[in-house]
Amino acid sequence: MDAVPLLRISRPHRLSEEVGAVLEKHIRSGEFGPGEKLPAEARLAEQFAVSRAVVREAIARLKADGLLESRQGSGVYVAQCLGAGVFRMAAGVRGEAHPIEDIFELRLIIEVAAAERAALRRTPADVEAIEAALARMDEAVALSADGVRADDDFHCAIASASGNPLIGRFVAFVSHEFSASRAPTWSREGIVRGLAGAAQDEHRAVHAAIVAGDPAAARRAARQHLLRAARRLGVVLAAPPGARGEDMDEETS
Amino acid sequence: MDAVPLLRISRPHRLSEEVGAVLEKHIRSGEFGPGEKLPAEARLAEQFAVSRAVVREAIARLKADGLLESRQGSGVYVAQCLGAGVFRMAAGVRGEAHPIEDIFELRLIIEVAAAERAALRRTPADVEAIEAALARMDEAVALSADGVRADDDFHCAIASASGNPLIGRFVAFVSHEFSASRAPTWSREGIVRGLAGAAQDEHRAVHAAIVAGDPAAARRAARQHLLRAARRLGVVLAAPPGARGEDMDEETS
DNA sequence: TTATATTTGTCCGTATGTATA
DNA sequence: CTATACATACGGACAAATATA
Repeated sequence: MDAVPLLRISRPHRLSEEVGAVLEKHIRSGEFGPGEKLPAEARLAEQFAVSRAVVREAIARLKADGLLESRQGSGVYVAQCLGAGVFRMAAGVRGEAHPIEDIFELRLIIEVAAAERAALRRTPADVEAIEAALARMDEAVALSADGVRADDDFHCAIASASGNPLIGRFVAFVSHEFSASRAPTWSREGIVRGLAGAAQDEHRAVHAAIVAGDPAAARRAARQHLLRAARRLGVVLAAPPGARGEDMDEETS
Repeated sequence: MDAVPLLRISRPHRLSEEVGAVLEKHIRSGEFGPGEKLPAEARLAEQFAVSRAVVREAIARLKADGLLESRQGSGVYVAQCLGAGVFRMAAGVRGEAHPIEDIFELRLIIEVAAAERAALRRTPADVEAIEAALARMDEAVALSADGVRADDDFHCAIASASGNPLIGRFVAFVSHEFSASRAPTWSREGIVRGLAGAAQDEHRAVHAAIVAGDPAAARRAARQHLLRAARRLGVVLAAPPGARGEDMDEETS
């Protein structure tokens, strides 16, 4: 019976998010330069016509994003280096998403390198985790169940086996951004059409190379898996590097 | 005149940060599973012996980090995928920093690939930006001034020339985390000792390869620059991949 | 469908510790 | 040292959305 909530233009849902978005815009546009002091919370509150609690929550988010710093008794200041220490897929909170090709290329770069290093440094525990994910995907294929989660875990386990926690965490980060697009492979139709089975064959090749401790084979297997996964998804990678065999890295210094 | 506030949680500086750190620990340890509902704000407030505003600010930070979601009238819930969309160098706010070797290895992986793609896809504007940074570093060497910023910009310009905005933004992110450790090269002693000059020679090699459109040469030059930069900093990379020439990527399918 | 309780979102007022002039 | 400005923290209160009976 209430009137339609159309008139709340600047109020999608969260007031603090609105304030935060406006402040972020002002900061990124340089209106508030690095190191510069923001107006007092009370000032901002009356300027935005909201309470100080709302302003404080907006500031809390921007502090978490590394855009602001607050010093008690002094004020709130813009960070010298915006967003240091934080990397977001979508630049702004409401930023546009990156095209799937770009995400895929980044995955290719980092995961191929991760597989190579996993072949060199894997521990028995790493191999165990990789094989556990592999087994769960086998189950998923047999039962026509969802194997996206296990697929994610497989790639993350390999990255973790690289021995570099940063690589492990970054692959986990990128992998999740990608997992939605990986769903078709594990849909019932995907499994019936043999997409999941093909992916499993490629997974096994990567696993074998890592267990064998062959970094070159691990690179090839990981690369082939990702390229074929791209084809299964209909993703065309711009100017596939290495296509003409120029992906050699080192001439022994 | 009041009694000492000993019974509170440890109170180094920010109360909301303390609460946020404790909550984050509980979430990441799985004590609060994905999708699970947290106790009400009022409940948490009395449990931590703080006001609700403090709890709300802590929750605001965790929401910004993608660990929590709040629904008005319902409650606060743990995100299904923790930290989706956000990558931090230091996992928690109080998390330990990653060793310089790990950061360096990730840089090596991503920047070598970026240089290769820059050689394939660079635009005239990209080349302009790269050369501008190069010129500013020349100035810095001549004047014994600080060239860290220009050095940062050089690497970021190359990554941007890769044509993949994701790579550009990620290199900018990693590069900044690293720039502090790069300072010695551009200190007055570093310049006098010729460290900066050596780095410039390597920079020029990368630039030449990119301008020439030679991806393999770009890879080699970028790799050599980063490896030598590591040696200048005294960083030893564990099991340098490609040292035995096994970094080939593709056998043309 | 209606009514009620719960919970988050928002606002106000106040007190305290800190930094700065 | 004093005074002012400010962030931090506390408590109470109501509105709005949700969940439940």
